[in-house]
Amino acid sequence: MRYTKARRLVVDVLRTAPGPQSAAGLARRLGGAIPLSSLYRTLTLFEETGIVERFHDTAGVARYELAEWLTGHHHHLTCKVCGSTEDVPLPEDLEASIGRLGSAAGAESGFRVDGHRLELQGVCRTCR
Amino acid sequence: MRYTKARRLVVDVLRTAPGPQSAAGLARRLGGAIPLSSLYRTLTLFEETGIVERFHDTAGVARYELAEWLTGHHHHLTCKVCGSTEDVPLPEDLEASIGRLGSAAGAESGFRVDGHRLELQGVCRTCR
DNA sequence: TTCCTTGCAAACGATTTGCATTGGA
DNA sequence: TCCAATGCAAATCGTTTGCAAGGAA
Repeated sequence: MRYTKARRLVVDVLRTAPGPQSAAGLARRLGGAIPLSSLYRTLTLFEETGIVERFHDTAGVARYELAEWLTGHHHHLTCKVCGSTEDVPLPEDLEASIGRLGSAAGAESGFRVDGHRLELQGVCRTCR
Repeated sequence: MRYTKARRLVVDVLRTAPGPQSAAGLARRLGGAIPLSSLYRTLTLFEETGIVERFHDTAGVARYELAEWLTGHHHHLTCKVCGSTEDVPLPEDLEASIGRLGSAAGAESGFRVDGHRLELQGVCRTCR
């Protein structure tokens, strides 16, 4: 895998973005320098390589952000009104509890649980 | 809003399903009795009315389940391999902690947090 | 009768892919 | 040079919508 100019740009934008971005959002932040198809290909590759993580927002569109081993473990605050998403850390002890009890709960269903994702839902400052 | 035969069927299937279902999955469980377009309209209406809740799975497809005031608060176990999703409850005290600390964390960002969604990620029994 | 609901087909929008071209090591 | 990476356009696929017909109150 080559570390090309386009890919460097994508990583840079992801590093400076305030939260997970959609492909269209990234394209905009890149000033249209990279066509959507290439962007998707890069993001898919990054995801497969473990460089970025993907999830889908309330509207169902994919959002990408740097993987947690690069940014640190965190969660998301999402606004029910405008759909914006922001990163937020949680206290260590709560994380530990979630991990411990989550694994236990999963075990009862025969699941081997090795991670979690918490979405805090609410209304952001500007939509309040 | 009329409680028609088709709508009753959808509710019945949602009640007996083991976890959140996609529109296509519901259509299959209904034996094709209801075309996708009608199904989507019903589900959208149900969501607006607060009867069902919607979220998007890893593949980005919408999944529906009865709202928590009908089923009780719970979370999801999702298999990274096959994508299946199963409902799972968590201990009351952990829920309380998440609620309390989540609200606090949100407040720092100016968010009014009034709910959360936890996804436990892992590998299910059959994919293990 | 009066609207709400349904079906079908067409429209949409996000994402993916085929293919020829470009560019990096 | 050689193969991965790119751009464009066309294809996919889940989901939505217009419109005419059917059904419940």
